[in-house]
Amino acid sequence: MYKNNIQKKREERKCRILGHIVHEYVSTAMPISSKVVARKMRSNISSATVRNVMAELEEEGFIVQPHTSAGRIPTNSGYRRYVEMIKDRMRFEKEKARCLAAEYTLRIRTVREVIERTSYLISRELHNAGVVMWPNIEDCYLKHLELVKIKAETILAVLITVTNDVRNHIVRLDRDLKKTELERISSYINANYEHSTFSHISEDLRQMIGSPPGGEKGEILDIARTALKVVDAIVEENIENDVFWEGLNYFMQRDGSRDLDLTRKVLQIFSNRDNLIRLMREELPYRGIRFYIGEDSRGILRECSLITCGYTFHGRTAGRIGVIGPTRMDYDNVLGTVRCLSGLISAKLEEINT
Amino acid sequence: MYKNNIQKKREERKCRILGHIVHEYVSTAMPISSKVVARKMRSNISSATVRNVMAELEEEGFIVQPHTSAGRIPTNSGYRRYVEMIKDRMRFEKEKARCLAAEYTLRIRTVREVIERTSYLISRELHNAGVVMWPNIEDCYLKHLELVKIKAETILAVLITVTNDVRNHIVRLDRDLKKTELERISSYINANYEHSTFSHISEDLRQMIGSPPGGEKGEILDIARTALKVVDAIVEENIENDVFWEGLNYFMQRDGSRDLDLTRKVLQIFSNRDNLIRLMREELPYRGIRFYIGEDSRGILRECSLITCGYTFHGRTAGRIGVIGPTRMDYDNVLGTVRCLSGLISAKLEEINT
DNA sequence: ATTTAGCACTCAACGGGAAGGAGTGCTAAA
DNA sequence: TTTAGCACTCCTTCCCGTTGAGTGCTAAAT
Repeated sequence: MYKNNIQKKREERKCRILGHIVHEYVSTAMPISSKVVARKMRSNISSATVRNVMAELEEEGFIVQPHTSAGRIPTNSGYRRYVEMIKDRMRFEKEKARCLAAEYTLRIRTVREVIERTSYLISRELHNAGVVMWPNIEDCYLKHLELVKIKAETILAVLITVTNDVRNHIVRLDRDLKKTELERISSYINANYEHSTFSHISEDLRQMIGSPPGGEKGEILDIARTALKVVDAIVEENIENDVFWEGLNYFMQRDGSRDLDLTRKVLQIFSNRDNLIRLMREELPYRGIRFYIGEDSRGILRECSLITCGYTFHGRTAGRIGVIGPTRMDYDNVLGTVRCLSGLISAKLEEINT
Repeated sequence: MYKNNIQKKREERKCRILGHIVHEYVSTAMPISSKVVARKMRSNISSATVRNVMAELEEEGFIVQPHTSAGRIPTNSGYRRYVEMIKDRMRFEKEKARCLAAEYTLRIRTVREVIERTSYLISRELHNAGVVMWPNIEDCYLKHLELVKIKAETILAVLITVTNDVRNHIVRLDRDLKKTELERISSYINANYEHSTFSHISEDLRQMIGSPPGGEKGEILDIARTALKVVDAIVEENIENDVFWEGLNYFMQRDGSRDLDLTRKVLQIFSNRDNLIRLMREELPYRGIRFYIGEDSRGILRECSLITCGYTFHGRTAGRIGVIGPTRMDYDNVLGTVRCLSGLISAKLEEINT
């Protein structure tokens, strides 16, 4: 028991040392020496001791030295370990949070504006590229739906939400609908479901078809059945490629960014955005913070990091916001900011939808 | 007269020398020596003579040497002079043109797809950032118009074109319209002007109001009058911010791009796109090639070049395509490619609109 | 009046030491 | 288990001489 306690203390110190290395390296971009770490530790500890611990950390793969007789820099798994450490016991300055909140007060009415603003704030605050997913289509409050026939079995659904956002989807159906049928469906939905969410519409239609109220005519049931198909198809095909991003210039402006190779890599990520979107969509169910540092299962993010956080709408996770940048980034600030903005975007979405 | 002729020949030779310097510098990125130029000139000419001419060119501000005892590199005005020279006597390889044309054959149905493809091709072919403006709204063939009230005096116009593109504009009017009025206007337009362009609708409405046919009721005239206001407002507010671009990664991948500062500058341009859009819009009336090299009236493009070329729809200049990159770019290829693509995009737009 | 060969001059680029110094690993003592 | 001391490594910096490409100028050639 006593021995266990000592072990624990040692482990704790090791983490603190790793933390200092990460922290220091993030701000200086130079290998960190044992002396510097020793000075940073509040407990009086000699550099020699730190060196011993560092040797362990190196063996465990959390840090490396670029060459003999140089200080240490964190490896990717070192970063990961660090983020795992700080993820939960994280505090974000009240003052900063207030400032961010103030950015959402003025002149933001549409979802698009919320997204643009958030993306801008991410990049401005973190000097990296910001990414924001559109909210799930199911949660949109419908104001008006227009169905336009494109060709056999394919229609274009244009939906206007109560926040005056316009979203359009191409929808493939399993059978052909005439123009008049489309009109009937859209006016049925518009008449009965203004200010409803898609998930509610779908549910309601399904229920109605299942147990039709007494007086309902067969014709209406027929419309409802087709309408349900269309609505479901719209939700189904919501592989919304509209991920909004901004901040490549901020990414460049960061002081230390004289690394061309790195820049190239980030741009590469941006250019095949489809992969990135897929990655983020897969994480959609998780509400909290998720991160990839230096690598991911598919190798999209080699040498870069992606930190995302879900945001909610009506209590459900509706989308994600995130930041992309080099592995060497200020994770404390990133986590705090992303989490804070996630809360703000959620709140703002509720607000404009009332 | 004879003397004049000799003068002319000298001038011509000077231009050829400038041309070789530009050409060579573009491909090697190193200062060009008199010896290299002398070798490139088909007439047997000594490097000493070239040196003399170079001294003149330097005095005229077309070339500079980075330091004494280095070769010469073109200045911005040197580039401009060069482009001015080659702009008109330009030939583009037939084979290349055919390859580009082939890129437009498959699976391109909507205007959006045309734009995306063009932008992609610009960046792929020229290894620089491609920019494509949306066609003027006046020239769109309307398939369906939907008007949604946002707030007093403000409506959202969602228009679906025959190419199944969806475009939406927020339109401010000088008076408030009720929801029923909006419906009446949109159904009037939809009923009478399917497959018409906006400019035609506007013109037709104007004419009808001016000299109403005998049997027309006052109510219809009233609708027409309001409809005209709406249509004009839609066209008016067509400060279409949707400029499509692509190819930042291509921009990076270019072999010689180890210049971080330059990259930063191009990204900066991209990030305040509004200015760039304004610049391009002002040039809209010009059908042919326009170029800014190294600087422009507003200082948006410092150290970068923008070469644009108008494309047409129904004989009118409808938009512009362009390429952005460092001043040191292969202008021969740029001019040829941009002009070629301008023709192709014009043709494709006609094609998909029939 | 041009053009050209020849020559002296300039200056970036390259490379090889030498000096300096930061940082480590190891060892032996606390 | 921690720490002081020390030898060792090797990156960084600076200096300096060499090299060579390229120029400008001058005088001869066309």
